[in-house]
Amino acid sequence: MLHEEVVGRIRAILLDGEIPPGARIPERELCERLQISRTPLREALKVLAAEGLVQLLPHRGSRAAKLTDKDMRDLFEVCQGLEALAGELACERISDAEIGAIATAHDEMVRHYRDGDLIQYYRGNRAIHEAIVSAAGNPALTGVYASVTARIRRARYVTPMTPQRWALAVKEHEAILNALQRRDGAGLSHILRAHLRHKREEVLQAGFAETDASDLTLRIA
Amino acid sequence: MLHEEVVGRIRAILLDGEIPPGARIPERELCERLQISRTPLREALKVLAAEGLVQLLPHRGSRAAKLTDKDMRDLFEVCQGLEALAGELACERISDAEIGAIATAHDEMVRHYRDGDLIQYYRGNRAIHEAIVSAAGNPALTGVYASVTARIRRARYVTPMTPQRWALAVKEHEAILNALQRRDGAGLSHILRAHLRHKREEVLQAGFAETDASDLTLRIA
DNA sequence: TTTTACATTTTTGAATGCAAAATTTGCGAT
DNA sequence: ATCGCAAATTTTGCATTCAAAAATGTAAAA
Repeated sequence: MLHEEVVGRIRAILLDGEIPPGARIPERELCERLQISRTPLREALKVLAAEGLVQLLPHRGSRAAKLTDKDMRDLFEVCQGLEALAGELACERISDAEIGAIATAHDEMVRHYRDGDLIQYYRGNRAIHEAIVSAAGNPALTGVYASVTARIRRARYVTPMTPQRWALAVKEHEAILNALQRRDGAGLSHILRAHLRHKREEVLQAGFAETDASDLTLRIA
Repeated sequence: MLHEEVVGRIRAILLDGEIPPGARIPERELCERLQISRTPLREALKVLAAEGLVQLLPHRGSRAAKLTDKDMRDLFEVCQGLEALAGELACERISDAEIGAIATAHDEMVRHYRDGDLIQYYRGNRAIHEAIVSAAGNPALTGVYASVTARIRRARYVTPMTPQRWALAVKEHEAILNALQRRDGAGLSHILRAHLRHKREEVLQAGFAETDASDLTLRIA
């Protein structure tokens, strides 16, 4: 299925920041690069627009969605609510095996933290949150969560992190794992809300919305 | 913008149940009816597929999404989480004017309840929940909520309602309005979760997934 | 020199055409 | 009469083409 493939590839291009937020998406160029015609490309762009990753301007083409400060805050709030819900549901349904897998991922993430490897830490962090959402056993929730996090992802990866905040995040993750193991839904929901709130503060403090991806890649490096 | 228009019209057709869940969507026919070619129609179908209203089967065309029992339960859970989040946020941000508007809508809804007008009652009910979401002042949340509720909508409107449940729902709504007026975020969140849980039980009890829209219209009438 | 009007080019949006896949139809064998 | 298989038709997916709108460039006038 060409169309699905195309959506995935363009999404990856956008999430990698290869086309920075606010930049025009050159149809012609992408067609050549992906070796497809404009029809499936345009279909893919409309799907991505529905997902919120692309802005469509009438007769003026499409742009990589540029999120304002407020947009980021809003998305984080939704993300927070979804993760809290996922945590509660997960506590009711999660299996011992799933808890074990999350514990393993947690240990790995802590290892990356000790190594000071921020990129790998973020990867592990994301894996844990996705595992919790997955453990909720609710595909509709998983889908909505994926859509919301996709829009935030770039910002989340590039926020500069102070040692204090990083240490706090790790501590919170320990509490999250603990609540999961105790299957304490209400407690987990509470922790997840606090966790997200702290993450949100990071992002806003970084003033992400004023920058664009070209800066961000530099910041990562 | 032809494409936007088309998405809206097909969405309306699907939400009206004119094309029942699980039924094939005849491209050719819709093209003639909307007086457009296949290109914009197919773009619209892909957008609706991304929204979850349409299922795309490779080389087999598109169908109006048919939700299983589990799908419905899942969507209700997400809806519940989103409304709870919206309630909490609304309590922080809602203006007196907005509370007044919701109170008015509430009174109107209660009037329809007293008249035994289920259809109008549902309409008012939906307006209140949408107003709360709107009062959260979070467009991202509003968008996600709209997408999720669109998928549930048909089921929500057609569930048979016992007098007991109906009375309970009205009581809960009074508690909701009360918590809003007190700006009691935690309390509102709690009530909304209970409210949704009750609604969910109705839907599941009705065994919606086993029916299709042609039955449902009869049930309404 | 700057500005505005106009022509050219580019790009977008939609229609049509074409090849591949699936469904339906018809025919023959059991 | 029914089942199986193959040809024909329909339908899907993508490429190409065409028309309209916007961007660009140029030239003339102030």
